[in-house]
Amino acid sequence: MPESDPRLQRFADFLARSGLKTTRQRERIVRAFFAAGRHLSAEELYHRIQTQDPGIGLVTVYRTLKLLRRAGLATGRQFGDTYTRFDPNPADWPHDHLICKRCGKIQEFEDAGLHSLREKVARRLGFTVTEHKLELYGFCRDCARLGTGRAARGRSAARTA
Amino acid sequence: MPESDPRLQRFADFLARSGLKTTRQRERIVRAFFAAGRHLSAEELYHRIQTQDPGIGLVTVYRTLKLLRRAGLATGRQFGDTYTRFDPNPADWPHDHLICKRCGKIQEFEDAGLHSLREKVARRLGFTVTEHKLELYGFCRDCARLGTGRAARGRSAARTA
DNA sequence: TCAGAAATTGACAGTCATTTTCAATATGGA
DNA sequence: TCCATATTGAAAATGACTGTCAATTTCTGA
Repeated sequence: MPESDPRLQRFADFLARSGLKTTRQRERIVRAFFAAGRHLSAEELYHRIQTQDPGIGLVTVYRTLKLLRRAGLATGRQFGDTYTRFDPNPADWPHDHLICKRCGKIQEFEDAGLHSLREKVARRLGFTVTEHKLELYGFCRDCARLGTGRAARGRSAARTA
Repeated sequence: MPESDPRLQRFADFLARSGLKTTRQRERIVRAFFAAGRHLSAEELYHRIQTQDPGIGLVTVYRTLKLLRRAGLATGRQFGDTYTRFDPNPADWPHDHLICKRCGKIQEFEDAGLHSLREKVARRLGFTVTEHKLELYGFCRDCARLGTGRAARGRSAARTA
């Protein structure tokens, strides 16, 4: 993990271009967000930052995440929980997600065949697709091996209907 | 549209089987829900019922929709809006959705090829899939014809990131 | 048909994630 | 450095939904 993540620069550029200001809080939040490398919720990110800089408020975390979305550096996603998780991938990388219902792991993937078939099916129905969302819920290799009979004790699992 | 929707009977059976009671409110709500034939939110369903029976409260609509889910006669879905829409299809029909960003139309479809390819891709990544969610956002035939240059003026469109 | 336990209802208050408001403060260009 | 303007944090507001509770309705079983 390089010290200077190019995304930090891209965010700085975005702020400058938009007439917004670079602040200590934004620096910290954005840095922590990219360093996490996972799909965090605003609250989770807030807690991580708290340990380093207790002065930063949850509200500012929400506001900065919104800026990251506008900058195309994050995407908000809802995986059946009640809150939004933020995906630190460039908004223009159209990938899909596998979510383990037991350990909560979120794995990203991209499959060209799946993508083109999807387009084809939509076109057949007269639809022009601009965005898509595919989430596959189930069990990752490790959790499947442990057996799925017992109720998951990780995060809230099996929230489907 | 036949007068006696078999789903009404299935719901009555569910209530009896669960030791629950058939009430005027539940009758009205369930009837209006199936009659709508669209993905309604609790609020939308509530408004429809208001015109016929102003005595029924929003809370009761929420509670009855929850019962419909338990009965396997409805599924809660979130299409990027802030609220839940209810899908009046049997819970065991695994279908996908096309959502028009301009007119808000939600079209359902099922494609076996897409389904099996999805399974295959997941399996290759070591994942055992139990549920999935695929939503394709874009423009339906009619709206695409009208041109997508202008901002949609239908319902809140383009809520993606 | 009637009684009465148990379920149901509607109004209202409570939750939970997120947003808005607003006075105090920090930033960055002139 | 000055200062208009953006930003912050705290608290209140929001919006969707759920819990509480007294009053009412339903469905037995006598």
